Amino acid sequence: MVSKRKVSNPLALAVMALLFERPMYPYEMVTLMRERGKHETVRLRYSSLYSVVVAMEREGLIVPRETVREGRRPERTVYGITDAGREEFRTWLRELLREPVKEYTQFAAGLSFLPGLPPEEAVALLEERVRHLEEETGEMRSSLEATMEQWKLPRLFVIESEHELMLREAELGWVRKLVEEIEAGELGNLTEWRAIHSEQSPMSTGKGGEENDA
Amino acid sequence: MVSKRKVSNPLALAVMALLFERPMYPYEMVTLMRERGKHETVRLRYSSLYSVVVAMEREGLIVPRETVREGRRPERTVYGITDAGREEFRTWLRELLREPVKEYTQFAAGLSFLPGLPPEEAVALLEERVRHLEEETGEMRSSLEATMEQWKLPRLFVIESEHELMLREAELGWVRKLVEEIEAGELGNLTEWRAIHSEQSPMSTGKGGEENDA
DNA sequence: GCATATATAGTCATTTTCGACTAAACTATC
DNA sequence: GATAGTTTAGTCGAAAATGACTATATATGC
Repeated sequence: MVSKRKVSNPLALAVMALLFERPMYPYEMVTLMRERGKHETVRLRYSSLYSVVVAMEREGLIVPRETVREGRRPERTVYGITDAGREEFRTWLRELLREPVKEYTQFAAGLSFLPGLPPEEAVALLEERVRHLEEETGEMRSSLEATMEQWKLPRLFVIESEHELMLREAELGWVRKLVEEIEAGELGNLTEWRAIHSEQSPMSTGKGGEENDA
Repeated sequence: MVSKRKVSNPLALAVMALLFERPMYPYEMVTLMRERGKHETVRLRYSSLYSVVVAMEREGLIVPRETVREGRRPERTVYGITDAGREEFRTWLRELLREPVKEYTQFAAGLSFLPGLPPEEAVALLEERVRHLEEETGEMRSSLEATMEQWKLPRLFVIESEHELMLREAELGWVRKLVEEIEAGELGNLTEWRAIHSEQSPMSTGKGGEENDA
């Protein structure tokens, strides 16, 4: 039962979480999210934030408290959360934790068309990926440790980073194994795979009875 | 070097892969993608497909070959791939396989605000998630085996499903462990965590010197 | 032989998202 | 004290994505 949210951009969840603490204006939210590293898990663009805020006001999740102007700078609208907003925050959060949702990743899209490149090239590219992933996971691990050390944060407040790291490491192991399996011909006969690329169609499914018309 | 693609929706990659085989009209692409299970890895909506196709024609990746009309049904425009399209397909695919890209998932967003619920509730929700994931991975595994058996496909053509399954299983193991760690108080002191919810602000970072201003 | 459901083949208006831009204030430097 | 760079605080228009809708053809049950 994934109910349709009135404002579905996860940024809205972050906005509510922040306003739960105290009222603030949008730019301040950006600063806080960055400080706390939440922009690593919730896609944050200025332009999206401002439209999300407008939508949230329209839906009664937040409400403008005051508009202050300092000097000749643009006005800053300070927003507060409403009871509806607090309720929406909890409901949404529960749903996110309880129900796995299907996500579409770039890498999976790439894998879907793996036969579109000859096996030798696929292997070379995947080996490059392994190198990237090794570097990336190394950096993630040390930056995670550094952050926790610096701010004396309990794991509770950075658990999403551990999650991300785990996913990357799982991918790393899997890709390493994939490379070996390709080389061993365990994904499919390498000669057949290569043959796809000496013909016209690089994607026919092996069973392909498809002809080329005109 | 993730170059900006003129048409960035991964559906465009699928379109090129299909047109590599033979010219066809959009609705036919949908049918084929479904048959081959590619709609599980590339988000497929009719409306998106048609706008992607228009954009691809504009960018010279594909070209209309003919418009046929059968009976009083709407016209069907048959598209073919161009040389630029073939080149773009290979370049894009290489990039997808070579370079890991940052992805934002719903679950990670949820985890980011885990302190927003009391520990007992978090545990209950995550346990529900575990049950869902067990069911899901079970189904994925058997449907994968069924598909391969039915069509006699080599793994090469369904490797993206193995990838998805691996990610789900990694998540499953991680969430199981997370539940235990929460209960053991290893994410942070449970009394402090509970205390967040008897006060006003459910997200203060433990260090919180933030005051409530009227 | 008629009603109902499903498959075929899309269109369109609205919403969402983003990249590029603006513009004042403050900071450092020579 | 001129100027160059950064931070603060957003706006705006264009592109992308989607949900809802249309309309014919064919199959199915009774």
